[in-house]
Amino acid sequence: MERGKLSRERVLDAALALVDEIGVKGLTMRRLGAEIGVEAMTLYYYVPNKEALLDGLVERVLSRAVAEPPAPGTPWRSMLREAAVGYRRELLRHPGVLPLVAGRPVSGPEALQVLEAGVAVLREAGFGLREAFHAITATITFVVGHTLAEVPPPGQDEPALDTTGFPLIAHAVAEGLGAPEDHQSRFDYALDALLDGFAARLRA
Amino acid sequence: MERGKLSRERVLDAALALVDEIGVKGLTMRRLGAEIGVEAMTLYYYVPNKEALLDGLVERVLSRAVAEPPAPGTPWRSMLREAAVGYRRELLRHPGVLPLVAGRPVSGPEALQVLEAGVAVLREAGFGLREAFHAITATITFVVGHTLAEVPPPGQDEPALDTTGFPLIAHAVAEGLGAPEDHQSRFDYALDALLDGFAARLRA
DNA sequence: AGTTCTTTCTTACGGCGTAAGAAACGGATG
DNA sequence: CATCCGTTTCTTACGCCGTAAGAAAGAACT
Repeated sequence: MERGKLSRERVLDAALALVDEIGVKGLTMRRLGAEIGVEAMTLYYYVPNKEALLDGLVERVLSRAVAEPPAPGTPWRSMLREAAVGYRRELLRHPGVLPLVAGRPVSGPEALQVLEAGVAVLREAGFGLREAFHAITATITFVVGHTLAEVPPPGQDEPALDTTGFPLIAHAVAEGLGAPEDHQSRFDYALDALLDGFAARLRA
Repeated sequence: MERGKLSRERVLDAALALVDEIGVKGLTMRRLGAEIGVEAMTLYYYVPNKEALLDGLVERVLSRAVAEPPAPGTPWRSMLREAAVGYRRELLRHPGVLPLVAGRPVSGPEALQVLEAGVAVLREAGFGLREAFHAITATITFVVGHTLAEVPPPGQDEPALDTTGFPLIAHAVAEGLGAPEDHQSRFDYALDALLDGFAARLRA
């Protein structure tokens, strides 16, 4: 590789592309180096170790989930909805990093800023402090859980399930359960249910 | 190791204990063998490969989540609630396997049987076929997502977060956000919200 | 030119999953 | 008793992995 063309950015770019293609399990320093055209050890000039590289991938994906911290006065419901939709959008854009997102607590300053602003919006809307945190956290964890079930991590396919003896399941599968638009509709169904539940708690 | 004392059961037992203690990342065939008092390759007499061993762990943990398939006539709401609570109970009992559960689609016959019975209960209660599946899947994925955020995988601790500049977060942390009973209350809050949302959709 | 700083590569170590087959053991059979 | 045989365990070895240590190559400045 010619000198000076590399940077942490380019390393993360290549790593993200590689993870999306072959999954986290297939990402090795040697393979990533080969993809970029460089020896494995060269990567350590830009990244202290592999763990930090994975952290960088998570941060990069999540940073695009929410455009910017919600402004005060935003309606709480659309705020939560948009956060959930954006989160899911980015996770689906990079399914390979999903296992990483699932295993890492979110604690970067950028995320905290969004959280703080979100809590402020909910407080304005009448939520208690505790309830505000619960609502936001529950929304995010719901999205993570849902998306985990939705996409098979790259590099492995879903096993076909044997529905003999289970007429309801067989019928549902025949009607398209598991198809992409089914995931969308399940997401909307459950997200709206969750938000309805928050609304009911707000009234009480 | 004296002969004949080993079995697939005992291997899985030891693996589960080891995973709970040091996490999935620390589980290696050599280490597991040492724990049992046997060479690594001996394990391959009871398990075709490591992946299958991990599958076995997941199956073992999840099989205890729901005592038995719900009987027809069970109230739908308490059925979903108990399934969620049981699922979370088992996941918390073995936090080490959480990353495995998160990454594996549930498709064993035992799980399908519970699912079939659950859908039947919801259909009786008036849910459409599609909505019944959505409600069950959403409940489970919610539990997985929630529990992922709740427990740090063994072998790593939560990083302390810097709350300077975020007064709401700082205040909430000071009031015990993140403490065990907070997780419980958030779980109850969000689960009931979700179930309320299902109920509202059932009425409509 | 020589010197210094930045960037890349070479080599090597210990640990991983596991393929292949040898070795030990226990019970049945003569 | 000796022999055989199926079951269970161990030995050895291969090709991967992350990465420590430091040599080498290139660019920039004096």
